[in-house]
Amino acid sequence: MKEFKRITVTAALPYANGPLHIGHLSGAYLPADIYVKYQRLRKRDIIFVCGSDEHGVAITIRAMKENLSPQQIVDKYHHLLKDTFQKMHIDFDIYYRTSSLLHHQTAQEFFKKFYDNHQLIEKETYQYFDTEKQIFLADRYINGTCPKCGYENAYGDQCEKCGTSLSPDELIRPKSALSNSVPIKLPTKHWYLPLNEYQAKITQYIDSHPEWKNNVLGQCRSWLNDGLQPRAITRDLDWGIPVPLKDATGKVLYVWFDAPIGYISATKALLPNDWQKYWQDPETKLIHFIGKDNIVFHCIIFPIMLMAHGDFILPDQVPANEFLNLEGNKISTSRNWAVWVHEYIHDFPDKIDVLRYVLTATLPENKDNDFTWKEFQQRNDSELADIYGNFVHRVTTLLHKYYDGHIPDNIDLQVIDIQALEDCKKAVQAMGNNIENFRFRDALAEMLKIARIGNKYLMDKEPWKTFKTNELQTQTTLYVAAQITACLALASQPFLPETYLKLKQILNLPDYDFQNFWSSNNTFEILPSHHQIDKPFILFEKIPDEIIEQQIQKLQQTPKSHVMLKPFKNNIAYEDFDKVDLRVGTITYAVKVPKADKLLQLTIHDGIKERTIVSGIAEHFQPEELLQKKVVFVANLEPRKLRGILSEGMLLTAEDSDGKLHLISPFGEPNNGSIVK
RNA sequence: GGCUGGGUAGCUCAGAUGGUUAGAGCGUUGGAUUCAUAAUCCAAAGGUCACGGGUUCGAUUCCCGUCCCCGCUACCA
Repeated sequence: MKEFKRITVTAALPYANGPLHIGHLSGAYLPADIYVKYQRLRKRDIIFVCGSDEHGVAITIRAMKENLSPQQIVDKYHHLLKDTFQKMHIDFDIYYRTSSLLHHQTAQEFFKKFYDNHQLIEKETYQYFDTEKQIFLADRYINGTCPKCGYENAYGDQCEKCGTSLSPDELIRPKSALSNSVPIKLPTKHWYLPLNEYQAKITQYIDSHPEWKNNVLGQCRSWLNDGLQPRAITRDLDWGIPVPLKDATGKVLYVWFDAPIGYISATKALLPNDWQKYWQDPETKLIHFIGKDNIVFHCIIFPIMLMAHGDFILPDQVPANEFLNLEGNKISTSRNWAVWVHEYIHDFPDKIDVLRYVLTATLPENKDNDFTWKEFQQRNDSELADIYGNFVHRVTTLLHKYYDGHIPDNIDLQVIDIQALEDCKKAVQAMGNNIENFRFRDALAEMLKIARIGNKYLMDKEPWKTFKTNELQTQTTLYVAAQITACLALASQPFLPETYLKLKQILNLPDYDFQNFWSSNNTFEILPSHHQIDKPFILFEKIPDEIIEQQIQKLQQTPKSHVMLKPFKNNIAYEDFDKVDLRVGTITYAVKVPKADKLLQLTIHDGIKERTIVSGIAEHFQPEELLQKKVVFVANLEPRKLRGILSEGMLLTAEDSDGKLHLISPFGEPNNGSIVK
């Protein structure tokens, strides 16, 4: 394996439109932090950069919702995120932000370099502009007549009827899907990064990393097999980084383009004079910690940007985790199904390490994993309190009881004593190997194993018995037990930073540099004979059932009390409402639409005849259970083809806060065709 | 529907480039022990390794097909 001089570690930039939840921690930040803490202890030259991702449409939408400016939104969440990371002891060397001037300059330099070297495709197109909404329309938001088959409701990018790929320009009689107004054509210029030109190089690059995780390689190959396409790197928007060209007012860099450059900007801010060697020296190892949703950006698109630029090294590892579920369901911000980290910190201010421990023990390294409060309690109680905390407590108590808190002599070392120390050493080494190979769960298990070794050792040697019969052996036993405890303390540093500090106090650990603890093969002596330790105290309290119950209840109640209801729409005239013809009908036939997950094709008797309605409810209802059900539908909606089937109307449904759909049906038995108003 | 990844003990997960008795932790049961936060230690029970075919002397591991779960994507008037 290649030896590197230094390491650059990035963790995915969190999006500054909401707080952090435990899924974020377990996806990227916690494993990254453990890795970095470990490497720092090994005295490796390493930097750890991150920051808030503050651009993009979602920010502007959030701003409108909260009635604040985009800048106010990102300020608010940037500080919350930064504070949360700090309290969880995720120790970035810098936590930066993409709204900073330096980042704007860095991203613009990237663009400018591509532009000046003619690496971008420049397309001035006349794009449709909705004068009513004052916005350029994405292809999808333009409807019109298909030039091939004459179908009247083709989209700007594709005709659903004949399946042809289209561009909006080909449409006859286009109209805006947002306002139904006729859009006018305005010239707009955009720049594209021709990803396709790098297909061969990026394929070669991916192939040169067979050591990457399966999920990462799979996603990449899937993308490469489909063939890469040029990708627009600019947008018409007013929140973002201005395109650094004269004739580009009102244009910003697309957020996917600027965000990963944020890693570089952050490094520049951290090391203004020295940043290059962390990004441009081939002897630097670049590692991106991310969640599985970010794979292609970090393995294909960003590397292409770096390749295209030419001065940069490429990522050497991209350890992407799968997702963490919560109590059996997906974590969802919109449904508020999440454990918010800042709330956890508020509820459990002295249990930061417990969350770090439990999340590390259940990292979704190879497949999705589930976080439950019960497991949280159980791991705290039986692993941290019983195995880890209690071991430390019994050793320190024995030392005080028998030797007034002094480490005794070790003049009677037997095979069993040496073996225990050797086993600890092995565990430490295995821990290091696992961390180097991004296996953090296994690494954590090795750490706990040290406490297990200690517990077993005490049981085997029974110093409470030998104290009365064999003074020399008791001394040796407690000497060895003290070393094991100190070993456990040092090994805990990457995982449990607060616990380490507590142990440091209890054991009165000197400010000695323990670097050789990680590397040497010798049996170690951390606490010399006659060393004085401090009084012990409880490291991990058990968590009572009530506390766990409270958290579970809080979780189950919040979706109902905290649902973000959409604001009500503006008032409309009665005449406008009256235009909608709502009727009662009976479902007489229902079948799944082939090759579509969400669509059901329904036949509805509307009182006069039968009509076909295609509805996106397949995930919520079985076709059979709908038969003979009375429903309410919109009878005068412009017919439209969906998946090649003409849909004449629309079923009314109510979507609850869980995203579940409920059909609207009449109370009573009105006959088909009855008017609903 | 297309494309990744996954489906291994009650639970959470490892693992095998195909080969004698498939592993860990938790949980359960039995025993030992008392220095310690009723903590600890030992032992046992528990698995047709999703299902059906194929290749092979031999497959849970490779190939094909089917079913199920997460994600991306298309379709949700």
